[in-house]
Amino acid sequence: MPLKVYNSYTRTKEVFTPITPGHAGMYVCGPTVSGESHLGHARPYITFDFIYRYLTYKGYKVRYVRNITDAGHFEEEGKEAEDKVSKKAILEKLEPMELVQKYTNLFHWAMLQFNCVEPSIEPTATGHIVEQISMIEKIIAEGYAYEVNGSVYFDLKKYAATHEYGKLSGRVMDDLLETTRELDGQQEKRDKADFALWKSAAPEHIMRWKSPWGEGFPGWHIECSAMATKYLGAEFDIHGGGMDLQFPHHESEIAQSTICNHHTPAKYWIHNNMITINGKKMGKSYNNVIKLTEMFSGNHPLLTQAFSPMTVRFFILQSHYRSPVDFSSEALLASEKALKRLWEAYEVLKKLPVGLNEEAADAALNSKVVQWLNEFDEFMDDDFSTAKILANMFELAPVINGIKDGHIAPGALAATTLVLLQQQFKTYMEDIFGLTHSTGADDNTLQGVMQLLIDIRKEAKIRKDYSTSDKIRKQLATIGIELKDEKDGSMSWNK
RNA sequence: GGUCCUGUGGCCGAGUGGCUAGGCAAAGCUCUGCAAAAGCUUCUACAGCAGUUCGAAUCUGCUCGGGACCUCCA
Repeated sequence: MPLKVYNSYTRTKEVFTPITPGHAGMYVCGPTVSGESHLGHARPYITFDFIYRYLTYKGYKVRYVRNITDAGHFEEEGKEAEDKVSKKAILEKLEPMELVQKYTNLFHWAMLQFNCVEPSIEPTATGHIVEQISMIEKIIAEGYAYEVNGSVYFDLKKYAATHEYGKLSGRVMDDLLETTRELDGQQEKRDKADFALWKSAAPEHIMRWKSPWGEGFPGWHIECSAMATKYLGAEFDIHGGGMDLQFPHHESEIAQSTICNHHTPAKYWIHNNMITINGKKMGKSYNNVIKLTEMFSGNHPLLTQAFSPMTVRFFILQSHYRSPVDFSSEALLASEKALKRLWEAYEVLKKLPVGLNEEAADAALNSKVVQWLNEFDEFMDDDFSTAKILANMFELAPVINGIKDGHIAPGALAATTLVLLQQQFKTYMEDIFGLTHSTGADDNTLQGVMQLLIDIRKEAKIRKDYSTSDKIRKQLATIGIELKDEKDGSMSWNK
């Protein structure tokens, strides 16, 4: 079954055919490490994480490049050419690179919390100044960029005359000329819409590098083009990022790379939608961000409680990556409970004994189960429809619980079906969706202590000493361990 | 102002022509020392108006509402 992905560039779902058979190259715009990551940032990284995991599952050897933007960009017009990173550094009295390091570490910590697989290469913008400069030189040599007062600009009008500028973001060149607002250095550009490839640095600018045009720093768009080209080649398979980056960032990348490499950079453009809060995009400009640290601690006015990274991850998986998703404490709480239910069913499933029956006693149920399971790959192949797979998992949960409770006869499903059920849940829950759950079962000390408590509680129950048995259960609950009495008289627990 | 997207039951959210999405919440029942969990059952919606069609949440038009981008933004 071929994988189909929605290509923002052509606005259609296309069959994914990699440039090099068996391999897939994917570039995703990474964070600007001038501040702490917030909930909105979580979406692309979790989205491209399951995309990466799925490509791997499909058998592709994937090179996943995600950059760190550690050289800042311009502030508003009117102020001196200031760099976001260096400005903040002065405020916090830190070296720019100290700040960059701090937020990079924090970002990596958050990715670890979300169980995101590390990218194959995580290049930094400051580490690729040389590549960026040589790319700019090539663009100048091609005649599509010009130097003014130590800055270099891309000649958009010339490019648009012979290339499709605006195709990705659905923009018309003439409109851009009309609506582009006044930016710093506007008067030295040939055309208002031209964007900077290299900016001359004002004296107070801390982050600066030598270049053929004087000391300065690279423009915003060139870093991604340079690093993507270096590690993935002139043409690669997938370029990803948030929808809000389509214009001008990705559009400009296409222009630069096309001139420099004589080829449009990415074959498939994949963009995730935004996380909104009360219907508004979560973003710095709206002042409505919930930082990830606040999310995990519950320390924010909009949060009624702390939410674990896995709850957030599940929340994101529950909607399609191209749909906007609205955040609320209520919605997160629903996800938390849903995930718990699913995870418990999965734990039950893992322990379900597989019989030897070749024939399913309940053929109708058996074929339904098989169909639900086969649909996992189908749904994923259809532009990563994670929500539909979860819906199927919730259809399967009562079947799993039913077998355990004895509602459904042990032989209702064929042994092969049960094995498939176990395999698919493991593959999807853990390998593709990247969900994890610490049950404490891997902790031998805890295991021993729990066994002791369970034994004592069992004895108390036999004596009908319910105050003791209730006390054990209640006390454990206060430290986050849930003890359950099973129908057969045994007890189970989880953290 | 321009370009584009969107409006689904109490809440969140799948779904592009015909078949119960799913989750959470709520109600009832079963199980149970109690509890939790689980199981069964109930709740069956597609902003409004008009049109196309044998048939529309799904296509078209209009109206109303929400949003994104056009500027740093995931």
